[in-house]
Amino acid sequence: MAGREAGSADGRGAGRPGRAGRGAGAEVVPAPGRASAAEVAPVPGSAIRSNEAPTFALPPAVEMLWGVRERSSRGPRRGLSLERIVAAAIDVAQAEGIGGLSMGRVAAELGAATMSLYRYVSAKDELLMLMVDTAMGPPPGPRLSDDGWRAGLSRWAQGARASYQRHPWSLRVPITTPPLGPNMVAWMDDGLRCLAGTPLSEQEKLSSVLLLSGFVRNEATLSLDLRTAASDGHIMPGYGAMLGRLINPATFPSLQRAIDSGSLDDDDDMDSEFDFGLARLLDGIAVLAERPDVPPG
Amino acid sequence: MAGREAGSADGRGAGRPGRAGRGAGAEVVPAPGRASAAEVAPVPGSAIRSNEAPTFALPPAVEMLWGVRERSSRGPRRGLSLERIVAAAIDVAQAEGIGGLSMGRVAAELGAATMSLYRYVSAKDELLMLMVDTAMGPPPGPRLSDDGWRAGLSRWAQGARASYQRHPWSLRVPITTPPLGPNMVAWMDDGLRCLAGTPLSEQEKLSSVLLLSGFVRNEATLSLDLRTAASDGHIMPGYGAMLGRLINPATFPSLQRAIDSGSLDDDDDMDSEFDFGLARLLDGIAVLAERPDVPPG
DNA sequence: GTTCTACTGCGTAGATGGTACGCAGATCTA
DNA sequence: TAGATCTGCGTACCATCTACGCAGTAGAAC
Repeated sequence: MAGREAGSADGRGAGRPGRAGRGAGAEVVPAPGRASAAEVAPVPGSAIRSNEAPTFALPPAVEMLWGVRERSSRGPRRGLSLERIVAAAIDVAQAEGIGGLSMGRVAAELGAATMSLYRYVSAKDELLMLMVDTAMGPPPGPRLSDDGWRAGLSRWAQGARASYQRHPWSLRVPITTPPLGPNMVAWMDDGLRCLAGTPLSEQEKLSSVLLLSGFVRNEATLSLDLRTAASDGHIMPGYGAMLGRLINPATFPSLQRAIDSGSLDDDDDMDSEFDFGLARLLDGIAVLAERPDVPPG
Repeated sequence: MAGREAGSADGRGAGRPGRAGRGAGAEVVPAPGRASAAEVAPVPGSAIRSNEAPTFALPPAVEMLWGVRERSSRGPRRGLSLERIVAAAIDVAQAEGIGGLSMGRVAAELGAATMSLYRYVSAKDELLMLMVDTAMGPPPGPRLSDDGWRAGLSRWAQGARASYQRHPWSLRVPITTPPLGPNMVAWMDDGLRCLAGTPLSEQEKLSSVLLLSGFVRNEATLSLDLRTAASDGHIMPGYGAMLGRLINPATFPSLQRAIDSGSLDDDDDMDSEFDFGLARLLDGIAVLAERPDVPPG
């Protein structure tokens, strides 16, 4: 097993309770398109946890991102900022992969002490979420000339893919919450916008965008894995040949055919793989979008 | 950030070299449908690494799985076996999630010492791969009455989904290599088999199965995430409502429409989500499968 | 049977890394 | 100016992976 750089937080924390909602707060440029702080109903702190009405507590740092939650100006001037921390963390991840990302490493990058970071971020996982949202960047948005849902979604997918390619490490961060960051939410909105003119129901639009987003992420991950494996000089080059030696042609006839056709050894065809999948998906959505029936919505 | 249980090995090993191909070997019931040991060309050890002809070195334990590599019967009788270790590890993962899976924990389960495991598995990652392959189990295989590629692939996808649902932790193991285990390979073959009667080229068949498999995995992961988040009493219940309070309707109009339609709050509709995505994909593949043109293959 | 030796389990120890806790000092409010 | 509040961060503590090497075991070779 060479190519490491896997998931992030191994489930520590099973140990002691921990008071959870500690350090957090930072001056953050409020996300564009947010509801201003005043318009937002106060979010109950995570300390309050009645077991009836489910209270949805955002991670404090995420509230910062959205511009909710001002902080008092008491105390010494802050030496760091959420943005600087996230930026430094992204630098580290970019250079050394998720595996090389440790709180200590990020702190060193900033010339600060490890524990300083915990004034801005309550746990490493939170930092990871912020990093991913930042790395994703804003969605492509509408074109001047609207050229239909298919072209729009295609551009959307290509854009998302490009984002992943620019920040491969973000694919190594497991998704554990629905999209919460401003950028993620903006991407969601943008995808839905592409389908706005179609007869799809809201539910169908949502499902379609979710489907597409999963596809893009998956494809990007696969592509990254291939590249990683290849650059390790490991298994991937000649994967087909290796399988061919392992398997028994009689028992895996279909796979054998694929191997014989050489389809498995065409390296670096992840572009066409992506195009193929995207086309299939859009074709599938088209069946709904171009149906003659009357839509429910 | 409550619900941990994230990735597995954080990228240690960046430290010292390590001699990599150490302890491994076990009596393993050879996988069905394998090429017998005799038929298989010897696989060069990972020590040999000429930089020309790319040598594809399998992890030793995987070679065990395939029935290649006999071990000498010298030395004391072994107290453990790969299978027992993998089974114990799966038990632990099943009960406590990937986050609860440590080599020490597995060893304790077996009444052995931590380091004993390293006689059977060269690293934790290797164990994870074996666990995933085992958990996946064999593919559904052909039905007596062949009812077409669409029904076949549908069954295939449903089966894969069921496997993931039986072993949710397997979704938390990041994929870092192409499918190597006997079960994984069998699933691949089975998917291709479903498409055998269609006019798709080998490349297209392969791409389709890959696409589908990515979809299933993604959908299962999403579903698991939702369930995890919900059972933590966390964000998911009322995600739509929360987003509604965060965003500005004017800036995210499409998303706002989706929220207003209530589509975001329909919990536990991952089944229909899966069905929707699967239908879209199969529709997309159908465009190829039922085209009148002459196939290239 | 005796010796050789590959192989076994596993104790020890090093390294890495997340993060609770609490102190000393800074800055704002009253 | 006193107190409240917040800041950076040093000091542990703990979990975890895994390299190393010892002592003992069981076939093989003679």
